[in-house]
Amino acid sequence: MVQEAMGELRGQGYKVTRSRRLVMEVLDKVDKPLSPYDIQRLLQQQGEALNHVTIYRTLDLLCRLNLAHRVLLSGGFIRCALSPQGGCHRFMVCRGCGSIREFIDDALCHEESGITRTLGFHTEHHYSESLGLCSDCYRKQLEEDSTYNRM
Amino acid sequence: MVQEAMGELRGQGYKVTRSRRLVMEVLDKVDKPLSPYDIQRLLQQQGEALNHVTIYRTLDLLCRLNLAHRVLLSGGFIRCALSPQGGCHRFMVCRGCGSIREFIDDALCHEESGITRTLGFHTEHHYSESLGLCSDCYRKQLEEDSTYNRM
DNA sequence: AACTAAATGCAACAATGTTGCATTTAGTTG
DNA sequence: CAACTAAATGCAACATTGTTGCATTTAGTT
Repeated sequence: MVQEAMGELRGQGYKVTRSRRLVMEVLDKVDKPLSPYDIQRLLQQQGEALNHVTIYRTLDLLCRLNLAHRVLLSGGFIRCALSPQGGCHRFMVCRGCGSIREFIDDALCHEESGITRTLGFHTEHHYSESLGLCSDCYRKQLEEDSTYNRM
Repeated sequence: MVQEAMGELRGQGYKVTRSRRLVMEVLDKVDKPLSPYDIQRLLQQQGEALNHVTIYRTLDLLCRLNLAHRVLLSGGFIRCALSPQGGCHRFMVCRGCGSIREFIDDALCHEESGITRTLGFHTEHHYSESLGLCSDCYRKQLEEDSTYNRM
């Protein structure tokens, strides 16, 4: 994943640097959205110091090259999991553990674009977040419910 | 709109204050997402001073009561246009003029929930933004294209 | 009119994000 | 491999956004 990303950088004429590799490695390792300062803190813990300005600029670049996205509901960044169709991004955001998974669905995009078209809007791409519980957290919740809420 | 919102406040046991009315009036008047500080600046222009802390707290309250939402793509707040079905919010965000319109569509929500369910995710509500051009900006763009890009 | 919990303002602070410029470095060339 | 150069980074300084505790004010009530 990181290697591919570095290749993409080089291919687009950007330099492959320690900062960019480190930022990409963190995004790759952690499946939760991370703010620029989150990334800085994580790197610091593993003894790698990066200036926050560099992290901001690196994330800008990674987003421009579609190697990362900004996740809005929680305000952090995650790595780009799927090659997006027409710039559409859809995420499942677990309110239990904070994990994020991306998914795509062409039929859904067509349907949503169709609905907005009837409202006079010309959609170029979608951004959606489904907030709820991942399977693990859902199971945990069920167990808790059956343990404590019986009456 | 503002009157209803104030009634809702009173009904829920909250006081109807100058600050709350002013914030709601601004959100009602302006159809673009506004950050807390945007709201402060707009009020200042019409000679009404509000402390930013008050605005933050007022917006928190309005969001809790579903009288406003936070729009994520641009980071601002807008008034709540529709009584949301199961907490689902969908917006059309024009990249031309920055205007925002909310819409709801039950069928779409069912479809999206169904897709995520097959991925093991239990969706509680959706948040989506369709980025593109409103009809006005789309028309303007077409005109510009035919004027300048003919070759 | 007096009362009181709620709401506001203020001050101080914390966190996040931005800009200009000097220094360093990745990738290239000889 | 050494020298070169545009690109990338770090630093400092600043701007904006968001938060907290506490004194003061005010909306709604008695």
